[in-house]
Amino acid sequence: MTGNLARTVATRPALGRPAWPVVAGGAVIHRQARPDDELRVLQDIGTTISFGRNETIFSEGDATKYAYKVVSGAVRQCKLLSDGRRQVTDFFMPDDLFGFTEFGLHAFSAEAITHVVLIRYARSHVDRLGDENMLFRRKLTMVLHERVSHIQHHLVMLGRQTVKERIASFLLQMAERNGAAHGGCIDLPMGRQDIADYLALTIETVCRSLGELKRAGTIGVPNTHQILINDVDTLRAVAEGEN
Amino acid sequence: MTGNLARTVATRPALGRPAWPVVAGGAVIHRQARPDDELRVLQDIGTTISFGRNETIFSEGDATKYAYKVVSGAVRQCKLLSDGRRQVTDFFMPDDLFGFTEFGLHAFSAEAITHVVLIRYARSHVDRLGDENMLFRRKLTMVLHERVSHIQHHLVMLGRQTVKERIASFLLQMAERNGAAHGGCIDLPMGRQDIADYLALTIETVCRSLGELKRAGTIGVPNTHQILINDVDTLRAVAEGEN
DNA sequence: CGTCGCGTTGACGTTGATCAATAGGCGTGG
DNA sequence: CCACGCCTATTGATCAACGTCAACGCGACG
Repeated sequence: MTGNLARTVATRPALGRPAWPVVAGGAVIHRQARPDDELRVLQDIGTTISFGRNETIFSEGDATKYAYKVVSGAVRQCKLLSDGRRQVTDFFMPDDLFGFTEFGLHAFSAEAITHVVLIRYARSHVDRLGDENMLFRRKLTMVLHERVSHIQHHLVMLGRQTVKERIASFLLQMAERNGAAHGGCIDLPMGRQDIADYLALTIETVCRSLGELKRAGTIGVPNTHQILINDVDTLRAVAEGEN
Repeated sequence: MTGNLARTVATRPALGRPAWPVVAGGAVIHRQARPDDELRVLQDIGTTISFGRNETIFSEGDATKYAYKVVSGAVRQCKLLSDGRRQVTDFFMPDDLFGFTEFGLHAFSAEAITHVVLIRYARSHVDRLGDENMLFRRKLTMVLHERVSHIQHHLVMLGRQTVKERIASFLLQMAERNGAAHGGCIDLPMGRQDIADYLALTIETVCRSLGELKRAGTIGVPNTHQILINDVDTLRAVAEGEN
């Protein structure tokens, strides 16, 4: 899972003296509410920025000038094939970091799923911090390792799990991110098509599988963007392939 | 499956003056032939070790005590599901680094595809180097970023490419690693089952697809472990989905 | 009230998996 | 050297999971 840090809430206007230059353009300086971890050194170098639903944050091929942190809302990272096929490679939720690519150009695009508030960091500043501050650097390395781990897990899902297993795994993953790991109600900011493209399925197959789980009583679907987990154990069993 | 029947192969006696402490226990110091990059600082802290075909280098759940570099031969990294389904997540070839996981336990296992010679580094030494040496640290970070990039590409393959596209992409990928990016003959150290598990297919489907490409004249198959690329352009077209 | 976007459900077709039989390479032992 | 057995690869026939196509529902919005 990507970046399990403390929940950052709303951002305030600039109060402090930035330790590093702020990016140009009348941008608002971001101060974090609870600078209680290795990332607190980032607090003075980011600017708050927001996007509306379905707006593009960056596209495949754009220069990797910035890195981002989600404050609120949700982001999808995806790859578009020439003929329109789409693979969503990740969802980013509050406190997740993304866009930390080392190469000159982004290989994927990032789009706002909902209205989303981000903090944007200039790569040059992040790199400088990484060289100067060991704790921060270790944190970044850890984030990278988490990404590798998460993507590899995703890879196994797509490669070797059945539809039902993927859906169940996905719901459990979302539950964990919602702090509902032991059951309860989870919010799904993304629509069915996004889920389908994340799990490499069609939207119809996603619907049918959710329908099955619902009919079995394992989950409830109060509305399109909420899932009620009635039976975590069964869901776990389904995710592990106990049909 | 924790049997690490590591046959340590004969290595040269120590010649150099290690800049950092050598791992304990009569381990043989490794000297690299061409210390021409940021990794040269590793040259004095590794021990050479080798494995026979299909031997396990480390298993899922093992402590991440070491990291490795391939000298010769090939390694597969894979995940085994409870019911025997297998996903190969990566192949490692000469000069590739692997096993650099940040967490306490390996999430995947690594097995020798052929007889393989590795250099093994104690994680504690690698970490120390990372803290002390900026160039080395940057190299490690770069390696991590490359891994992320590579796995994401793999993810898209599995999620949104057809069988033929996957096979063609795989061959092109191997060609590049063989330095045969513009055509020619490539060596495939792995068997059909490994390819199938890498591409999330069955062995039969891999055979049939290779057969098709062969019948179309795009490739030649002199023997199981060699592929002749007759027409790179067509292969690229197939990989991009031009049916 | 009509349209639009999204989700859901049903009927049908295709792709790739499964099951099964055959072929080929390689090492071992006669 | 050949014969045998083992393991892997190849090819064919059939099947089922999931995708495709199509129709309909439903809430939001003008």
